[in-house]
Amino acid sequence: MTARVVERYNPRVEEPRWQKAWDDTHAFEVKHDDTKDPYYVLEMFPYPSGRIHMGHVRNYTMGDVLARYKRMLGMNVLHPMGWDAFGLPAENAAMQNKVHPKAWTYANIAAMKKQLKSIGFAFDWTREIATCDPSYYQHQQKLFLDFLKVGLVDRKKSKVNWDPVDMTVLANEQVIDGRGWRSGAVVQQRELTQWFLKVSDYAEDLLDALDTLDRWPDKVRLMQRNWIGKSEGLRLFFELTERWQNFMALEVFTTRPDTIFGASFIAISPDHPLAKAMADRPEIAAFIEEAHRIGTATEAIDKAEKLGVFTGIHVKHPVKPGATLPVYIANFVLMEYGTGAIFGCPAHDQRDLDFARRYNLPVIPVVLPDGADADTFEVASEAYTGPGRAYHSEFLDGLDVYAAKKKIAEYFAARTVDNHQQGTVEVNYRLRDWGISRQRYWGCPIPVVHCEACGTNPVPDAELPVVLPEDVTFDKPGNPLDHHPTWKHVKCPVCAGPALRETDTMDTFVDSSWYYARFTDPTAATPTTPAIANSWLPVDQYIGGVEHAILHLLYSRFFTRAMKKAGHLNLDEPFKGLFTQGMVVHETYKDAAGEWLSPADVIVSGMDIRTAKHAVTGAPVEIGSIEKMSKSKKNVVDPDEIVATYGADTARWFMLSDSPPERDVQWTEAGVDGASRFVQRIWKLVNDALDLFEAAAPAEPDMSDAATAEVRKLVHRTVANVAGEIEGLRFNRAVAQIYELTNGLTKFVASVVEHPTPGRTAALREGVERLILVVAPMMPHLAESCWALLGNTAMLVDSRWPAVDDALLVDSTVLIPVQVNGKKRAEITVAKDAPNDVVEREALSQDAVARMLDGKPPKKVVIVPNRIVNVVV
RNA sequence: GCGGGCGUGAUGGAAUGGUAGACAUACGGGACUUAAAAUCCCGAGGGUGUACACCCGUGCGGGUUCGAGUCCCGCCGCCCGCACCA
Repeated sequence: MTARVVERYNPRVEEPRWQKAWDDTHAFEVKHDDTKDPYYVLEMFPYPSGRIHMGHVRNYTMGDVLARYKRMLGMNVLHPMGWDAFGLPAENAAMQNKVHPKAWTYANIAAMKKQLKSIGFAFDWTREIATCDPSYYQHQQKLFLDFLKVGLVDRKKSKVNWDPVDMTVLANEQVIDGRGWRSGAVVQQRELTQWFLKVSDYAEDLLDALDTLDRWPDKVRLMQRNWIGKSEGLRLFFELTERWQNFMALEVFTTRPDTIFGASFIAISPDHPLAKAMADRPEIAAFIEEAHRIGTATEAIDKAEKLGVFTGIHVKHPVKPGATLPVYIANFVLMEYGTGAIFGCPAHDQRDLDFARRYNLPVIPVVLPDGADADTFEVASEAYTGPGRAYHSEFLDGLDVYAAKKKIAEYFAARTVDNHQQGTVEVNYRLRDWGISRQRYWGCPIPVVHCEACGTNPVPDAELPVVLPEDVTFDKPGNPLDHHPTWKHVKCPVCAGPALRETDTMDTFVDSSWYYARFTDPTAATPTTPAIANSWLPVDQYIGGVEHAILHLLYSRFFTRAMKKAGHLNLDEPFKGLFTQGMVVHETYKDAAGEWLSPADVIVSGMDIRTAKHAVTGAPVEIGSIEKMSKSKKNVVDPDEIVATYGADTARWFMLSDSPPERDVQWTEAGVDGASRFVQRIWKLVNDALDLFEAAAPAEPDMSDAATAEVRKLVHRTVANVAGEIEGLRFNRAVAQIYELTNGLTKFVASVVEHPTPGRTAALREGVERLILVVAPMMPHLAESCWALLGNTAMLVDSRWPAVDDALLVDSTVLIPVQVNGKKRAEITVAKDAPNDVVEREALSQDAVARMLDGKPPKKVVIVPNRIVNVVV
C-alpha cells in the first residue's frame, strides 16, 4: 500500500469553490410547495452598519446548522436573510461624511452581503429584503392604513423628549443626564401629537398567550410579563371636604384597598389636573418644575427623595366618618399610571412610609403578619407588604388580604360619590400604546395627509407608496422631510384642496415587526399572500440576541395579531420557538496612556501570570476585563481576517464549541487554533482512510470482530446523539460528540492498518462517511471536500442525514457502578436487564464490597436496573 | 429596592436525584524530525502511599434521601432584567 501525499486542507481554495457550486445549483432556494414538510428558521436580521461582527457569525451559524440539518432530514427549509435598513446612523453618516443615507446604506448592504456569503450560510438570497426599499415599505404603509381602518391606530398628544438644538425627538436612551446625547442641549418635555399603534388593546391577550409559548425561554416570557405589568385593583373616589374650583372628588387607583383603614394621606402627580390648576401658587409651580427637572435625568430617579407639597385641600376619609386626609402633590406619583393619584398607607408601602416619615404623617398598621402580636406589632423604617390578616379595620378585621380586598371592593361598589360609583374593580397595565412617530428622514413615511378643511386623511391605496424624496439636505437641524421645498405640499385626497403630507416617519421597530411574514412571499403585490404566509408561519425557530427580548418581540407579537385582524395572515403568534444566544466577548487591552488596543496589536505571553506587550513597540500592555466585543474598546476580531487566515469552517466550528449557546463565548486565539487543527485532523483522517479503502475489496462490516462492533456502536450512537443535540440547539454538546467520534475513528484507522480485513474497512468507510455527514451542518465546506474525496459525485448538500441502526444503540451487557453507602467502590459487568438477585450476588462478591461489609450482612441493597447498585452497610 | 439566573480542575465547560470533571483549551512527558512546526501516543482535581488502595473534593452552613453538583432552608459572591407602576 502506498500512502498518498496528504496536502493540508486549504480553505482559501475549497470554501469559495463550494460557495460557488451552491450558488450555481441554487441549492438553498426554496419554493412554496407542499410536498415536503415546511420548516422556517430565522435569525434576527442585521442593521447594515457596514461590517458584520463575530456576534453575527455566531447567531447565523446557529441558524445555519439548524437549517442545513433540517434540510438533510428532507424538509422544505425557509432560511432567508435581509436588512433592517432604516435608522439614524445613516443620517448621522450623511451629516458627517456628506454621503446620502441611501447610498451609504446600500454600500453597507453590499459589503456585508459579501461577508456573509464568504461564511457559507445557506440563505435563500432570492428572498433578500431591505426595509428601506420602497418595494418593502410600501406594504408597510398599506399595513398602517389597514390598521387605521380596523381601529388599531390612534393619534394623540404625548410627552416626548425634545432636543431644541437638533429639533428632534429623542428616545429615552438618547437622553443622558437630562441632555441630548448629540447636541448636549438640555432636553425639554414637550407635548406633541403623535401616531400610536394600540398595543394596549391586546395587553391581556399578549399576556395570556405567553403561556402557550412553551418553546420560548422562561426568562424572556417573564420579562414580557413584567413589561405588560398587569395589576388588578380598585378605582376609588375620595370626596373633597369642600369643593375647590371644579374639583369635587379625587379618583385614585390602588391595588391595596384592604389597607384603606391605614390611609393617612392622598398624593397626586405633579402632572395631575388638580396640580396644574394650582400652579398659579408660586411654591406649587416651583415644586412642579423641580419634579420635571428630576424626571428627565433617568439615573437620578434612583436616589430621588420622596418629596411633596401640601395643597391645603383635604378629602373625607371614606370609611372613618368625620376623619379627613390631607392632599399632597408628590414627586413619586406618575400621571401615566392609574389615575395619577394614590392614597398613602405608610404601614404597608415603602414609598408611602418614606413620605410619611418626612412629613410626620400617621403610620397605622392594618395588616397583621401571621403569628405576630397585635399589641406589639410595629412598623418602624420598613413597611410590611406581606400576607396577613386585617386588624384596626372594623368590618374587615380578621380577614386575610385577599378576602379583605374583595369585601372592601363590594363595600365601595355599593356607594356613590359625586354621582360616581365610589369604587370600581379595574385592571391596569404598565404596557402603553406604541408611539411610532419620528421626526426623521431615513424611515418609512407615514401615509397620511393633513388638510385644513377635511382634517387628517389616509393616502389612497392607489397612491402608495409614499416614496422618500432623494434630494434632501442635512445641513439644517430638524427633519429634512419638513425642510424639503415641495415634497410635503400635496392635494387633499378628499377635497383636492392644498394640503400637507405627514412628515413624520415610522419608528424602525415597525420595519422589523413583520419582516418574517414578508419573507414568506417577498415579491407579493400585497404585504403577504395569506395562504402562503399561513403555511410557513409561525417561524419554527427564531434566533437572536436577548437585547430584543422585550420590544422587538412584543411588537412582532402585536403585529401578528393586528395583521390577522386586517386579514393579512391567520395566526396568533409569530415565533413558535425562540432562542436567545449569548454574546461574543474578548479580553480588553490598554496601553500605559490608557488607550484601548486591538488584540491584533498585542502579544500575550505567560501562563499563570499572563503579561502583554505591544506587538510593534514592545511597550507593556495592561490586560483588562473580558467584555462584549465593541469598537469603542477595540476588542474586536474581524470576521474577514479570521476567514482569510483560518477559513469560515474554523470560525463556525469555534463559535459552536465549548460554550453553551445561550451563554457568552470568549473568543481566544487558542480556541481558534484548536478548531483549525480539528479541521486538518478530519481531512487527514479521511485521507488516511481513503488509502485503506483503495486497498480493500468491498464487503459488509464484520460484526464478529470486537473492534468493528465497538466502532460501529460509537458511530451510530454519535449520529443519534448529534441529531438530538442539534434539535435541542445544544451545539457545544454536539461538538463534543463529534470529537469523540473522530478520536474513535482515528484509533480505529490505526487498528485497521495493523490488521486490515475487508469487513473492518467496510466499517471504517461507514464511520468516516457518517462523520462527514454529521459534521456537514457545522462545517459545510470541509464536509463537501471530504465527500468529494470519498468518491461521491453528487454534492453532500443534497444528501440525507444518515440513518441509525437502533440495534447498535443497545448493549447486551451493561457496566454498573457498585456503591457502598453512596460511595463508588467497584464496577460490575452484567447482562442488560439482568434480574436483581443476579446483580446483587455479583455486586456483593466484589472484593472491595466484601471488605467494606467485613463479614456482616448488608442492611439494605438498592438496585436501580442497568444503572447502579448501592449497598447499605 | 423588586424579579430572574449562575457559582464544578489552570481555563471553557459535561453530568434524566445514580461512576463528578465527558469533550476541548492550556500544560507536562514521549514518538517522528538535523531542528522546528504539524501530526500521533501517554499523563494529569487535591492529598497519603512502593503498590493493591484509602482520605478529601462541585461558593459557605444546615436538611431531605440508600444516594445530592442536581431537591429544600439560610448565608456569601457574581451576572442580567425592571425600576417610584400605587
